[in-house]
Amino acid sequence: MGKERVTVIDIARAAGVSKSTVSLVLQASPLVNEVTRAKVNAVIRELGYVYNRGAANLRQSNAKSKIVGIVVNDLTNSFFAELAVGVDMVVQSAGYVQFLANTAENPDRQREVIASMREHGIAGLILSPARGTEAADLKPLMASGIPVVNVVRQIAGAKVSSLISDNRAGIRDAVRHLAGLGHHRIAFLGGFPDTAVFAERLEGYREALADMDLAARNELVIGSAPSRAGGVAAIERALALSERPTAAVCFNDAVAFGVCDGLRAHRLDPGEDFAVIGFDDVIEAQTAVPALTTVSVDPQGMGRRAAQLLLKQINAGRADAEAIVGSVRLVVRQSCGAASDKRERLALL
Amino acid sequence: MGKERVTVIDIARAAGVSKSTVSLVLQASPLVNEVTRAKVNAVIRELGYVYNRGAANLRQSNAKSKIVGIVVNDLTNSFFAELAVGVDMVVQSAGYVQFLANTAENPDRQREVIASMREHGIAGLILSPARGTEAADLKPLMASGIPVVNVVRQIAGAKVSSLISDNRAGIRDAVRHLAGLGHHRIAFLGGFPDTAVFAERLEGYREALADMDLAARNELVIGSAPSRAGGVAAIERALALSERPTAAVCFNDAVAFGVCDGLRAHRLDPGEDFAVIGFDDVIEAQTAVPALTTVSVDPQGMGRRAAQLLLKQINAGRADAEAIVGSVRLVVRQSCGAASDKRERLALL
DNA sequence: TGACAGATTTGGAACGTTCCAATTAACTAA
DNA sequence: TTAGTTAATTGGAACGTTCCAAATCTGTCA
Repeated sequence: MGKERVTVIDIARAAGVSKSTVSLVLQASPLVNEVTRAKVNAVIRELGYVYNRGAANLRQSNAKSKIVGIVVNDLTNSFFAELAVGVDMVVQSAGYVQFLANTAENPDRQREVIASMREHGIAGLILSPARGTEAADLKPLMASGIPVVNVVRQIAGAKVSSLISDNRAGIRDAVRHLAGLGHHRIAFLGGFPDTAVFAERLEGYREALADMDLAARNELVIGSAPSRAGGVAAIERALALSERPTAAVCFNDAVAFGVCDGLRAHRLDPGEDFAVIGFDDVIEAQTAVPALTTVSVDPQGMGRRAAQLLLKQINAGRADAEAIVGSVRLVVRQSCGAASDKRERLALL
Repeated sequence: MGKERVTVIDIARAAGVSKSTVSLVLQASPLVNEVTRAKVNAVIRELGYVYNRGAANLRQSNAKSKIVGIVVNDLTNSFFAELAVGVDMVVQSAGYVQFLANTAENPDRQREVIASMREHGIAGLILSPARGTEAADLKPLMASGIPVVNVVRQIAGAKVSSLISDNRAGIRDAVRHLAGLGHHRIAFLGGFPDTAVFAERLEGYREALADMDLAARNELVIGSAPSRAGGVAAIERALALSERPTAAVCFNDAVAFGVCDGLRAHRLDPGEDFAVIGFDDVIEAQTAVPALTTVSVDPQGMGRRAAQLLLKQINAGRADAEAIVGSVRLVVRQSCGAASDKRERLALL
């Protein structure tokens, strides 16, 4: 099998032109004659030439590479998987290729992968930071002028662009909706209390309670890992309270699903005996039973927007930090017991 | 901000040594004197030097790069997300970095991303092929001596290593288990009938039925998209049969979850009124309610094994195609109604 | 002292591409 | 014919690294 690399010089020799001409053909330059171009292209196909982007990059070190990095903190969470898919869509169609790494919430690993990506010369980075990431971690990246777009989580003090969803408004709307349905004891379940996102959502929760003249009671705020298992644990604690809540807004959809699981284990019917609202609107939210009422964030869309923002910055040379807060909207389905929908559904059976 | 690239020559000048020495330091060569090494390292830190792997790769074009590609057909399916996480774990700790691309089952896109990865000089590729991938698509890759490991799906006629799970045995065991519980009408639900994986699983289904002296009835085999929504559709059709099945083995866990959803919509309690078994053992399988009985494949583990196999081949120069079929094991939980477990659980409440 | 060995260090050349300036070819206008 | 113009092509040099062979330095031994 062909072991030696076929280079542009081999092509040139075989086609009877100079390497410069071959290079021009590769760049689809209008300078080269049609017949020459055809001949060169034929030889390229024939010899099975593959372009060496590394060498090209080296020469045009002023220009940027066609690689973007994406680093997420938990790829097993489908929210981030969707996010990555969204990013992939737009970078791929812009002719870029994506380095993806998963940090599993480990800041050390995050440092490593970012360093590795730098060595490979990424043109930009989309980052969903691991818990405990500090502004200092991004300093060297910023200094070398590589655009960074932060998603989902913000890093205090870092001068990078960010794209986060409107956490406060999302939870606020959810709580108002529940209050509107007549609930007085509404819990806030799940999430790590030491994160900025948690703080923002909790703020929305408190704000809505105040708006609706409901008492904010601390025992109704129950943190947990932001996962399905965490949701089970949280609802367990909530149901053990002397005065049980009748509804809950959850930190995210994974927690909400866990809460539904936990309710069933107690012979409670989510949506019927207890209202549940999630956050994120992951794909499963609409097909689950009961379909999950949730704050829609559209992770794929977010990925696409992040990628677009990043590409814009890459093309613009150096762009100044831009903070976009993505609007968010409550999608009412069955899990909050917003009756009409459910009754219709039952009537159908 | 520092715009110009800091090169090994800059380091050399600042440290008062030659670029060759700096290079040796970078490679942690034992040839260089301790005090020189320290000085050089200090300067490297001070000037914020970042290694240019592209240039290095170019020079040692005999050696391979430190990039592996991973191409999956559906990253939104958590099975593949987990797989990618598994791959990432081992390649990261081997000092590699992973290019990840999602083809969304589109063979054209798959061709593009593979071409792009080649241009970037990947050392190897892990591929979960899009539906309709042909052996010819991999020909050029193979010809250039880049190791490829196929996962999940096999490609007829391609001489590449593959790592697939024992589809036949998995479903066979599942069906036997159901038959052992006294079920006579067992359905096979979900999956695209034109895929090799489907064929293998169906074979296991038929084999088990024959073993247990049960009739194989065609109307009990119902294909669908291998997704949660597909599962809902499939169980819908199954319940419309004049003679309903009482149990189902599903193409994968996503389908199984959909089947549970569909059952609930009909006021049937999965695990109680109808037995359901999945395939894959995705993370949610154990925390779902009812916990899903499923054929365990451990996607992360599979990713790790695939990555190890690939790295082995990369290091070995060129390895010959190896076909590993991963063993598989039935994990009995609640959704198949294998009583004991469930009764205990109820007693606890 | 001179020769030799081992430990360090070093100047090119090379990797595969792009870019620049310069060359050649083919016409056109005067 | 000749100069001028446009179109097409081309030979280096350069990008940032590694590798090789050769050079330098130190110390030791006869």
